[in-house]
Amino acid sequence: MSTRREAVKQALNEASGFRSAQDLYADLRAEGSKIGLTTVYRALQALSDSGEVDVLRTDEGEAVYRACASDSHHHHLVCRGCGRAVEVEGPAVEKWAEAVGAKHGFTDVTHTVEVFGTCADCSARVN
Amino acid sequence: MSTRREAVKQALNEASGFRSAQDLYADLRAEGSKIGLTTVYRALQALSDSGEVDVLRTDEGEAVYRACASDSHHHHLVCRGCGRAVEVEGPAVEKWAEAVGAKHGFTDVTHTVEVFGTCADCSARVN
DNA sequence: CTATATGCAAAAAGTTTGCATCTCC
DNA sequence: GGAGATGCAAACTTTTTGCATATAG
Repeated sequence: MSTRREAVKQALNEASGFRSAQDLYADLRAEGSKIGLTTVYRALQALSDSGEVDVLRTDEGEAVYRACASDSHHHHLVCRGCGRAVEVEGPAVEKWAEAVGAKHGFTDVTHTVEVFGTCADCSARVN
Repeated sequence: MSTRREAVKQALNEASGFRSAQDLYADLRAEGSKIGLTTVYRALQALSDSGEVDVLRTDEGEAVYRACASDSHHHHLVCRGCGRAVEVEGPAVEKWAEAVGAKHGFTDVTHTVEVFGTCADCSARVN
């Protein structure tokens, strides 16, 4: 793994929530790195291909990435305010998705589940 | 509601699955309409603002729309092959999402859930 | 020396906006 | 005539690609 790719991964590890490629690029430049935006995109693609980071799409269509602690299948509880994300598991959801797919004759069933909310800190900040 | 907007909504009603703005534009042009792409985008925005259609993002970041039969909260089982979508409900999922959010001190909890698979028809087509 | 990594600029792809025209009341 | 609808072209945003240079082993 190249130095640049490590830098991107570290920047992702330091963030507690989902970050876009542009966010990470800004983070890295802010701390003095001379990395290019293209390299950030390429590093993120490599990292997501190898399963080292999780990717999802915002409602605006931007791809956001996160270095997750868990290797196994999990979902996220994401704060709308600060972007902080908590990894959560939902056995009931997994079973439900599988059952729904089977019931309608679908095979190779997968699913995406994300939970959004306002975390306690952000909630306090507003009030 | 203008004629163009009705045309877009009808095109959406005729489709059984999620369609992108570009798809709908192509559909309408194919059937002889002289509608412009801009108008399709504006119609879709209006329709989704008024809650008449559901929107979601593909993994490629494209926005796709669907005219849903149900007004109430529901999710989709979408075929990876043909895009056909079935509206499904998951009380267990709703409760789980709510509980997960509460457990971590999150408020205003919402969630997105989509189930993907290959429908029986598409499965047969490949084999 | 050869393969890979990097970065800049340009290209794609999807979506939005500026603006002039057209339509309906 | 005036408000909203429409369409074209241009602008924008995010992401990818071409290509030449730099770096690693």
